Amino acid sequence: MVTVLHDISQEVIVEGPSIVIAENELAEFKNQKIVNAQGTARFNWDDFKDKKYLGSTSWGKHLILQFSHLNLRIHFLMFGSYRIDNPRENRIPKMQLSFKNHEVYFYSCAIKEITKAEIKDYDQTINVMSDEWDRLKAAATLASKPDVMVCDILMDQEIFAGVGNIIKNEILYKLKIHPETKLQSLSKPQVKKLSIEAREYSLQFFNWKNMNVLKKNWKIFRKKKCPDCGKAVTKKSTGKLKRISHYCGHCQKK
DNA sequence: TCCAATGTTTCGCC
DNA sequence: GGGCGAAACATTGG
Repeated sequence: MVTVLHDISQEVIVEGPSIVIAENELAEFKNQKIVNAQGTARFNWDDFKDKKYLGSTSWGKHLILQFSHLNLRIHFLMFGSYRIDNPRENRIPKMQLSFKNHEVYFYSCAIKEITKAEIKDYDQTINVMSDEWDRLKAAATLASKPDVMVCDILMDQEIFAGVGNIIKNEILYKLKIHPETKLQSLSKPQVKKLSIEAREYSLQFFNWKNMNVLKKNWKIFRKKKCPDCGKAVTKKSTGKLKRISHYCGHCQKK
């Protein structure tokens, strides 16, 4: 009997927690043989035939697939998605992996071959989804960047790998910090909270997504009104990165 | 119909 | 070389 797996890709997929979910879903196929591989990404798909899928790891927004003959790094960028046994209509996948009883499809993502050394070089202490996450190291890095705005620092993948724009906005709202606040203006407890929430909120995001209740738990991202004071939410391009911040100008102070 | 946006890389210019 | 902006990629909802 063919098992129909929970198709998690219906919702937001690109931030770190979703990558871990993808990693978990793909664990199902660990050590299985690739019956066939194809796609629009430029690889020699014939080489995949009869090779083994050895398993996955992840780092931030990177999903790493290991095969017996090579390793692939998948980045879903803004609009990437994947499906298991349920292909999107009228879409040609960047990569399709056929196992004995299942098909896995990857859409609109960047796929790159990486070496074993590169996999080993991923620094998991800066990955908010990793058990090796080092919040003290993050806090120390924050202390060394007084002129950087919090909206930019949270998106920095060299400090908070896996945090994306949704998580950024939700954390800043939760901590009642204005996105354009410079780090030097934050109190020590605020810096500490920021480094704690980067992981804690990401884990919460992971759990909500796993339970299919993610979007309804967003409090500020794409919201019209502040849940606390009822005032209109501000939507503004912020920081050097010029990414949109959603925030309450009344509740979140610089 | 148009446009912004969950992200990153690459290229050209100063 | 650094910093910056634009472009490219590609999908979807408002």
